[in-house]
Amino acid sequence: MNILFDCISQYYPVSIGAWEALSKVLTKVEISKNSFLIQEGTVCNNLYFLEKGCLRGYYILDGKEITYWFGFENNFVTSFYSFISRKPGVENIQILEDSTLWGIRSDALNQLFDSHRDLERLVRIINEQYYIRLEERLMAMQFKTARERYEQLVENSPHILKRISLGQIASYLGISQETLSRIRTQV
Amino acid sequence: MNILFDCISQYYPVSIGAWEALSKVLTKVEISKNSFLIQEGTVCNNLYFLEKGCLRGYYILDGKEITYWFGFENNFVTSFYSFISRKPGVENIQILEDSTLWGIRSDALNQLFDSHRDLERLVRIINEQYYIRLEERLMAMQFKTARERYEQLVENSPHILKRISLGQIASYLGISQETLSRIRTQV
DNA sequence: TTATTTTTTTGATAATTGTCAAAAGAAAGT
DNA sequence: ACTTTCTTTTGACAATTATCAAAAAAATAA
Repeated sequence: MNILFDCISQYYPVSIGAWEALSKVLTKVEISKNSFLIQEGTVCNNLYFLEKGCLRGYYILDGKEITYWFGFENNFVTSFYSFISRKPGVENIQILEDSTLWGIRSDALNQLFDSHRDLERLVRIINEQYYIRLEERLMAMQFKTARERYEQLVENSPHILKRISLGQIASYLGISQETLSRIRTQV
Repeated sequence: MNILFDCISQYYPVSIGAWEALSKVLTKVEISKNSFLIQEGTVCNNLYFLEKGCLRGYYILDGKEITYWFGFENNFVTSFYSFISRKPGVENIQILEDSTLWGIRSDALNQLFDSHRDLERLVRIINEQYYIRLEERLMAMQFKTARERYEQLVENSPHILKRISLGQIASYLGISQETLSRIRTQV
């Protein structure tokens, strides 16, 4: 749990009182490889912090799994659309390595926003940082070739290459597994 | 300005006091076609609300303009990365039709967050909604063909087709203008 | 270890999309 | 109306990437 504290402190230094209130409503989740944290068609009631392990988010398009996200240590995890809109989502979040997470329920978080304004500020700031990252990914996706997208991944996110299988990386980059395999050998 | 009030009320109903404080620090910006609201290499100090008109955001990649965003009535506008990080951005925001905006400076907004917590909540909620939209675009970009992306645009954002030139729409969809022209005739 | 399953690579081919160049069409200015 | 400029379309061709099928390699389980 201290890991979470250190992590959020980098975004915004919340008060001791706020942290204590937050700690009280956190639930530890230990979950093993290949199981699911979130499944499509359900409302996602929790926001998670990934303390240890590795996850992937994917959805199904034309019968194929499209990986749109990977989660690693110190990442926040949820089916964002579903968590915010309180409607069923289309995303699955699968555990790729045995993982430890801390979860908070949507209603508990909203109550904390009322009682501790620095927690609401924290979440606003985290949201903003995540928005920027998403924007960067969209820009890369919009007009770069498969090779450029792969090279950018090698440059910016080498940890992904070490822990994720080729097929899932290919999907994440929006290319076929065969193409990615060929790109790798030709570099 | 009432238009802005109506717009934000749909996200979160702020108190009268908060609205009054916000109103005081808003600046009206009237800006004419083909000029620039934001230019690359500069720090973007303002968040804008677009009351009337139409804008596009683009950046330069390999000497080409890549349009990544269009703004219409009731949209919030800024160079998000720059506004949040307080560093120079890579984006240009160009006026496509004579426009009326309301601007607020970054420092003024942060002061308002301290004095009016419902404004911070409002912004948190707006950010979340914008995040969801961005996520949807990324998903479309990741694994749909050019034709599918175009058809999705026709379905979801027909107003874009009416007000934006073909070349800029093609760029927004991540395809060449010639390809988009061919797709249109073959539908 | 051996067997089984999963992942990655390779080959052949087809489909999609980009690029360059030029023509046609539409819009804006005089 | 007539230029001039900007936008869109069309053609020919090249490059990129996907798809299908099978082989090779690696990981996992028995």
